[in-house]
Amino acid sequence: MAESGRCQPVKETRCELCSQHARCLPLGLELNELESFDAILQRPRPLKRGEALVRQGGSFESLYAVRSGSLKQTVAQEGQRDQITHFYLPGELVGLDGIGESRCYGSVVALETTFVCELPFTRLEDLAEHSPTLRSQLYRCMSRELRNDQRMMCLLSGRTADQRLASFLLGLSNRFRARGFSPARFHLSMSRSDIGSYLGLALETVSRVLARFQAQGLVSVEGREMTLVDRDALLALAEEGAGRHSGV
Amino acid sequence: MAESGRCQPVKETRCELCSQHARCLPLGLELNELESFDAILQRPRPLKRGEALVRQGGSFESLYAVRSGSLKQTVAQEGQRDQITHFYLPGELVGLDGIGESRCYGSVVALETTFVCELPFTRLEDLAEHSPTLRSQLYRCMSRELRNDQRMMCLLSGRTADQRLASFLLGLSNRFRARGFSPARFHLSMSRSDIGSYLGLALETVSRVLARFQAQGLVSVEGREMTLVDRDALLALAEEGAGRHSGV
DNA sequence: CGTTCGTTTGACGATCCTCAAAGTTGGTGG
DNA sequence: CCACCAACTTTGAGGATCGTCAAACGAACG
Repeated sequence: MAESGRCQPVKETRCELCSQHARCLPLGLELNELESFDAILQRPRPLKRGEALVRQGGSFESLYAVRSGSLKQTVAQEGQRDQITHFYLPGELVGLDGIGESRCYGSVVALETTFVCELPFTRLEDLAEHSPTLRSQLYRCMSRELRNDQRMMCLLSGRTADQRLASFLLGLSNRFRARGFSPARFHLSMSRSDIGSYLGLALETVSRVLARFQAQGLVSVEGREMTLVDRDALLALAEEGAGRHSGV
Repeated sequence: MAESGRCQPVKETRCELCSQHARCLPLGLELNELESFDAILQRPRPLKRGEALVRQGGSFESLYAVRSGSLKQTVAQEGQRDQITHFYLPGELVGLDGIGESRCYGSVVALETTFVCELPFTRLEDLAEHSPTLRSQLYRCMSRELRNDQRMMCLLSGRTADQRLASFLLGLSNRFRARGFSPARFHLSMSRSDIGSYLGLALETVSRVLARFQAQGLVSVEGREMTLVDRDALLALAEEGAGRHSGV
């Protein structure tokens, strides 16, 4: 995103000093543990827009923590259009779904210039052997992602286009706020088509609903610059009882 | 399910002898580890149909392994209709989404008479401290569930009612096969309404599509008795390129 | 300056939801 | 054992939402 892009190339890889430390995996580690953690961490490497971090079906080796920028995970199913399953922001962990099968479930592609920290998984496991904190952080991360995915399932199966968009915008807003960026005004690093794919809508629908939101005074959009004008109304819309299947 | 219901009340709690051992969490543990595992395991307790195993928002204490029977996870959102996010069959693990927040994300309710093994999580963590196998089994389980949830997200956001139903039936069939039950003929322990909630469809749509599948010779349904007649056709339907959003 | 990619807007139609009512099943109690 | 009740299922009719197709516009990039 625009703001996160301002994070300049980081020479410093000590987690302790990273702006995302408070939201990232090694949170809560003892000093000596943190040192070992820093030691296994591969230097952040820059990804250009459109560059792939991992490829679908490629062998799973590492988790990646986003340091700055943003990425999308896309899943290609045979004969069908690619589907976007996740957007990743700074402080979030990429690759957890690869552990079980030791293959990457989808491709992960940078949406803008992006820095990630690579965490070789076998080394991480070794470290976790002697660190209860790291173990429980790992469990916590995976469990949280399970919750997020389930929330997403609820969104996709029960809500109208308006509600999906409203939830999406509020979700982004909250994630930005948590990262110290403005929750009211931000840059969308993904296209309308990406949003549509993620939310299970046609890109035209995304465009139309956003236009209507603007006409209703809920947001103000100029291309990919988004301003949330009436947050309360968006929230009311997102949580409104009358979605689809509201009967019975 | 009908078949699994035949599993009589189990006095034997040794995992080694459980019919689900090959698909369950303690798979691969050394003999001595397995003994410790058995030791922390709470005796299977029977749940009657409709009885809750855990309640939404209740504090998270344990994981549960399904021994026989089946359950559904339902998530109640404010003002909206409950949504079903998972069905659990024997050998599957309930509660992984509770670890991160130490609260249960949804309620889990038995669909028929069901036996589960309770695994107090703190004890499990203690055990995992000294068992790399158990640790990696835990990661594996969570990671697999992440994948399943993502598959579900793809299903919900990109596919037609027919394709959702076809995938659902095939998915169940595969899970039954893996458990030693007939993949071609099984009993649905969930209602049409449950299926609809899970797949993001109105219950009427579920009923209609199943009727049409029967007319087309794909399946044969009598109430909740399901027979898959033309598995290949179902597969072709489920993987068909032309879902929704197939353009562009 | 032209090409490509992304976005907007319109018209049309299909899918699937809603409402409604009748028909089933299963379980309970008289 | 039967009757009754509740919950579940089926089927129909009508309509809303949202996807598809199409075309024009805008922006970014070489």
